[in-house]
Amino acid sequence: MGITKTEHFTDEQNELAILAKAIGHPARIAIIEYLLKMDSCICGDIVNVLPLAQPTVSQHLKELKNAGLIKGNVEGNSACYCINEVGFEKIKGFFQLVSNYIDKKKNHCC
Amino acid sequence: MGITKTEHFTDEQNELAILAKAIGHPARIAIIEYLLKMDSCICGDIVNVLPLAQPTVSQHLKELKNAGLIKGNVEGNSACYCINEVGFEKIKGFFQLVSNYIDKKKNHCC
DNA sequence: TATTTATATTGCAATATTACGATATAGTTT
DNA sequence: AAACTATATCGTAATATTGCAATATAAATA
Repeated sequence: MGITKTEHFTDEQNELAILAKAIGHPARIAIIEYLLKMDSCICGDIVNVLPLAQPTVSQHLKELKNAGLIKGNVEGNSACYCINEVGFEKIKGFFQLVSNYIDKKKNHCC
Repeated sequence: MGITKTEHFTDEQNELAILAKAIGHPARIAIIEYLLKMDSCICGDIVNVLPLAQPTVSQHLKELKNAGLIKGNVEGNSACYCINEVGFEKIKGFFQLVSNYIDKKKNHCC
């Protein structure tokens, strides 16, 4: 059906899934990495850095913004995007949980 | 087109994307959380825990396994799945990078 | 060996995602 | 104001994902 049964899962599970899904594309990974590397807002140049057409990049930026992973504002012919800590903080706890588990894991049954 | 242009991104970016994408579904989050909570292999009961039909659960388990996030073996009428550290370790570095950035971030321009 | 049990696989319908050309929008520059 | 620039949105085609009924598979049990 292609439709996820979100109503049967908890809000937290759905929220985590949305965040991870948003990260789950190489172009969006590249955008995030670029923001980290530049240590400043993206102001235009990201389109030239990515191997994708401008509308496609714009769409990926929108998805990252919707998920809460980046924030930014666009005014006329100039945009300004940067990392949104909120989204990343939310997903951080989940990986902390996994890390803790792995560190103390003893039973390697599989 | 629905097809990701993987060839234009680095292996690391593609690998990260595959891992994040695999995590990006509430059912698969639920499976991972269940494995963490039980602190042992899943041996059958996961199908009864999830609000999805058995073939759907089997499919999600397969995707997690392919991504390298869980490992397991199935023998006839009994299965045994558990967390695969390898996959989670790979994605850990990425979030470490983001965390470091957020911690020392000064310029809140957006 | 026939039945039961627990899992995977197949096939398919519904929906979502990816990508981009064409176009719209809104500042900036001449 | 007209042209330019950088971005978003629309529309659409190609492909991927989600979910499940039906079926296959393989071990366990009667």
